[in-house]
Formats: sequence, C-alpha cells, structure tokens
Amino acid sequence: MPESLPIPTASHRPPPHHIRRDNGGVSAYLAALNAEQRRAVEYGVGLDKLSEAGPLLIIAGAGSGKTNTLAYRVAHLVLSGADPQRILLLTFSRRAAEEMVRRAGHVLSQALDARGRRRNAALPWAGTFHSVGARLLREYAERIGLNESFTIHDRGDSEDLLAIVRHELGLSETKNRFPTKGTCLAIYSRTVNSGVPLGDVLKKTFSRSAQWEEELRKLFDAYVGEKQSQNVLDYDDLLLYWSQTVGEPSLGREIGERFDHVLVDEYQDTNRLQASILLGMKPHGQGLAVVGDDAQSIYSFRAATVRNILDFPKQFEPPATIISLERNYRSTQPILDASNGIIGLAAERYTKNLWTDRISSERPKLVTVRDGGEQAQYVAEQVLEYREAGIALKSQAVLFRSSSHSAELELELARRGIPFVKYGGLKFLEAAHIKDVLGVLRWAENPRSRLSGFRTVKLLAGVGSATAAKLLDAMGDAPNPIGVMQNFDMPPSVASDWAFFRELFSTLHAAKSTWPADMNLVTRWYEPHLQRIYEDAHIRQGDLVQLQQIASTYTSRERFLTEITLDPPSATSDEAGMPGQDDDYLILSTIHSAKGQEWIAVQILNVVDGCIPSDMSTGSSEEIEEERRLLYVAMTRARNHLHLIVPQRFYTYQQSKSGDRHVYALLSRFIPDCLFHHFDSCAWPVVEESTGAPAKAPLPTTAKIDISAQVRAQWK
DNA sequence: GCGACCTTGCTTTTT
DNA sequence: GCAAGGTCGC
Repeated sequence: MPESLPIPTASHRPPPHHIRRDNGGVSAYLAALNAEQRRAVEYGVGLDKLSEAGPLLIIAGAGSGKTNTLAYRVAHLVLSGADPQRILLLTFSRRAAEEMVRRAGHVLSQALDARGRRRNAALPWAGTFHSVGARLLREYAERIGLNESFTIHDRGDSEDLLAIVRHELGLSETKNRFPTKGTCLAIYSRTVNSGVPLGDVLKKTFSRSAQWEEELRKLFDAYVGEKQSQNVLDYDDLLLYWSQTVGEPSLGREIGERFDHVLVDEYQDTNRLQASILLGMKPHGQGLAVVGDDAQSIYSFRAATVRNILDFPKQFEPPATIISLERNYRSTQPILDASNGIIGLAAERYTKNLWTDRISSERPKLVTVRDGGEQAQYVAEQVLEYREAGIALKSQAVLFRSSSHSAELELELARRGIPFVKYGGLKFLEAAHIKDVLGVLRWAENPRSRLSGFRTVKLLAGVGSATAAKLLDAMGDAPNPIGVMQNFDMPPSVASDWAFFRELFSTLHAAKSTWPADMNLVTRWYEPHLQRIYEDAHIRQGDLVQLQQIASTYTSRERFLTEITLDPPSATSDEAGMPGQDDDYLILSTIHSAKGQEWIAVQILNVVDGCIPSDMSTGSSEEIEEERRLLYVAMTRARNHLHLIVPQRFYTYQQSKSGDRHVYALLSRFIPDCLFHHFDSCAWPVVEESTGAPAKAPLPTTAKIDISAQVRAQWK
C-alpha cells in the first residue's frame, strides 16, 4: 500500500518551526489550532485524574480537521502524561486507522523533539473494531470458552458455511425460493449488528424473505453451532463476542480498565453492536471521546446508524460534552456552496453549514458528455491538463459509486500511459485460487475447520464431495483429528497425491514458526493443482505471487491469516505490483474508500440517476438519503477543483432481460434545477452550434438503444 | 462417486 | 463475464 496520499489539511497544520520549547507548559504547539479544535484537544486534560474526564462528542464537518484534531488530542494526552499503551484508538476502516496513527505519531514526535525528549510514541492499540476485537478475543479466549487458535471467516467463507448448513437442514430445494446464501448472511449480519429482533429485521429490510422467519431462525441457530464446533469466528462474531465479553460486568470492568482513553473516529459509521462494546468498557463514558459527522454517514447497509452519534450524549449522566467543528480548511467556498446545497436538500440534517475563508471564483463543473467512452476521454484529458498546470497525479482523484464504473476509464488511462492506483471494490479474497491456498493454511492452523478441510481435500483429483465428507466426518469429533486424517483410507486412485498432501500437512502442522516458509511450501504444493484446475493458471499465478509477498511481511501464520482476512489488499495498480512511494500516480477510488481523504482536483464519474443514487438503493427513502450523503462525501473531497461528469447514456448490467444494455441517463436527482447556479454547466466535447445539445439538461427519456458492439469492447 | 459440461443467476458500498 | 449449481455420462 502506498504512503497515505492526501495532504493533511495543510493550511492549518503547523510547520515544525512553530513548535517551540516553552517553559514547561504543554500547549505551545496547540497554537495552530482554532478555538473549537483546541477545546476538543484539551477537553478534560489537566484534571487531577485524566480518566475522570466525562465523555466527549466532537461533531466535525467534512474538511474541518477532524482527524487532525483527534491526532492532536492523542498527542496532547501523551504529552500530558497518558500512557500510550493505555490509549485505545478505534476506527471503522483500516485506511483511517493508519492515517490516524501516522498523524498522531507525527504531532507527537515533533512536540517531543521540540522539548528535547525522546519517548516511545507507538500506539499499540490503534486499529479497526474488528482487528482490535480479534486481538482481545485471542487474549481472553481461554476465559470465555473459545479456543485461541480460532480462525476467521471472511464473507465468502461465511456464505459457504451457511449454504452447507442450509443444505443439511433441507432448506435448499430449488422450488421453494428460499433466500440465497448471500441474502441469508445479510439477514443474519444485520440482525446481529443492529441488535434488532429477527422478525423486525425481516419486516423492515428483507420483507421478501419474511415468510421464512422460522426456517431462518433454525438456520442461524445451526450456523452458530457449526461455527462453534469448527472453532471459527466470522466478522460479526468479532464484535459480538467482544460485546458479550464486556457485557459481563467483571470482564467489562477488567478490559475497560486497561484503557484510560478510548477514542473513536468516524463514529457515524458505527452500529449498535459497536456502541454496546464502548458502553461495556466505559459504562460512565470516562475517557471516552468520539468524533463523527452525521452528514457523512454512508454505511447503513452495514447496520450503521446515525442514531448512534445523535443519541451518544444522553447515554450518560451527566450527558457528554458536545463540541462542533464547522470551519472547513479544505475546499474553496464555491465547492462548499455546492456541497452545502446538496446536503441542504436532505430530509433530515443535524450539522450546520460549513464555511471557509478559501475564496475562489471557480465553481464546480457539471460536464455533460455523450457516453462512458467520452467520459473516460474527458477525465483523462483533464487529468493531463492539471498535471501540466503543476498538480501532481497523486493530488488528483477520480471517484465513483461502484467499482465497475471505472472500467472504461482504466482502459483509457492505460492507453495513454497514465499510471493509476485503484482503491475499493477489490475481490481479492473471493478469487478461487486465493481461497484454495488460504484454505490449506487455515486448515493447518485450525484442523477443526471443516470448511477449510473440505475445500482442501477436494483439490485432489479423484476426491469429490462424498470422499471429502467421509474424511471430515471421521475427523469431526475425534479427539485426535490429525491422527484420523493420517490413517484415512483414500481410494487407490488418489494414493500418491494423498501421500504428498499428508506430508505437506504434517510439516505445516508440526512446524514451529517457519513462517513464511510455510507459505512457499503450500504454493509449491498447489502449483500442479492450479495448472490442472484453471485454464488461465498463469494469470492466477500472479495473484499468488502477491499473496506470498504479503505473507512475508507477517511474523507468523496466525498473524497473516488474521490480517489478510480483516485487511485484504485494498488497492490495485495498472502496473505489476504496487508503485513505490516516489512514483506519481492518479487515484481512482470508490466513494466509500475515499472517506476521510482529500485531493486538489476531484472528478466524479456517472453523476446520473441509476449510479448516484445507485438503482440498487432506491427502495426506501433512507437508502436514497444515504446516496445523497454519498454524493456529498464525494464532492467534499475536493480542495480546489471539482468536476461532476454526466454521461447521457451509460452501460448498465441491470437491463439484461430486455437485451439492451445501454440506457439514456438523467442527471442525478440530487442536483435539481434550483442548485444549477452553484455549477458551471458545459458539454464536452464542444459541439458545433447547429447540432449542439443543451448543456444543462440531459435528454429526459428512458428509451433504450442498442450499441452492443461498443459495449463488448469493454470486455476485450 | 467423480468430474465434464451446461444452465442459470448475478451483478453496490466494507469489516 | 464469471461463478455457482445442477445434470448426466463414465
């Protein structure tokens, strides 16, 4: 992963020489903060007992220096005597966690240098809820009835296990239209994360599956039992077990007391389960500080709820102190005006309008192009123009709602030789060959993982589901599963492959810390199977090389397996391997993955109905409101230049039933006429006046036309 | 019981 | 376009 890209709110971050030695006071370096930021940083610090500070809620608008403020607070706490080992810093995404640690470390080391002091500034307890949960659970495993060698299922694994259980319960008959495994997992996950009873979840969010409530309940019960007997946890379990653990008063107190300060970033993206974890550890809110912006809540599909941040203060007695940051240091006023206009039309809104003193005469551009191809060309030319003007590629980003929206642009960039890195939407863990290799390692790590075992033995030519099931049944409840496996009677046709595998497995299982050598053993063993199973083996081989590289950065198999599941590679590059730090490259990113970042120039693709809002998300008004916030998040990433691209027709995956796959598009409903004055509307390329299409209003039609040949080119 | 072949479905965002 | 699921011949 490349070094973090954005320039952190440069306009107010103090350059090093601002940090001066002072006469023992701790706050000289805080002079660069504005009054509200400073209040948030200093809140509760300086009390006799630091941990006596009551809970704090910081409502921070986009670009208001939120992350910096949290980073300064961490640094300020440490400089005021807090022990970095006893600070818990939680974020939703891994990228945000890294950014936070980087900035806090930066502030801290500058301040320490300025005082001629050296201290360990590392923050060992900073990370996502899921990764911190995994760590704590492994540590407390014995005491809460878990086996500490548990492995973690990613979504694909969870779906597969659910499918197996469903089948065993006889719920997979095709005619009865029982929900798919993906839907089952979504229902399960929402129920767990929202803390809402299954019946209500079905009624509210999955009404089409509501008739299956009793069967689903049985399914989930069996699913949970299966996970427990296989010694595996899924993503939701990392939060659920953590929550249950701290819900036990004695354990809650013990774990809560390990941390004097608990700080949470992007609090608007947490769900009820996460909120219950915080409450379990800090029932009175002592030392608890959360930061968020309700206007940027974009993870409700994961059961995140804005209520969490809105109801935070009154969970406590006395209620939490609220500080809001409304000054924006990132964008120019015209960009903010347009963004405020968009969010101003939201049905519900709690934060105030952002303001800035960064004046500019350049309004955001609303650019109408004919189709996806022209959109790609326009964006590429714009990028080059900006680079000519001195804006590095790294300071520019192209954002889109869905990962697939950038396909045409990626081809165009490759054609023009513009290097780029793409964030989000990566399905690394979902590729079959990656799952194969990880499955072998997981089985070795946790021989009771039936799912991994099943997948692994079926790789052998001549072993199908029947033989695999027989083996795993035999291993199932045996006291010594390895022994059962080594003595298992395989059909003669598999004898030699089986012998090879047993040898590999006993090495893996017996080995003491031969990581990452284990990984090489597995890939070498897997190689012939890869060649046999996949026609495009050589392409997949490349992914395995990448996997090996990642593996070599971890100290043990357990660390690797945990981290690769919780933090799979988040970016891809057009070049082989990720570019180095010194290389310049354009950023492509889903809007979700762009959260918390900023760039000098931002272009947003497909600002049309069907993309933003996604037509997958127009079912309820809540969903539509979230899509509106998504556009707001995208727009507020821009510092100086913002382009919204409106292709008049675009390729869609959805219309396949009627055959036509190109549809005319309308400008996103989030930019109605009354907001046009915030934008410069134009058409591109500039057309001859006689045939010129009106720039402002794309054709108001939903008629479909077929230009399938051009479409197919996308897959070449 | 295995595995080659065909059909069907599915296409959002993330831990 | 791709993967999962089902069918059917060996």
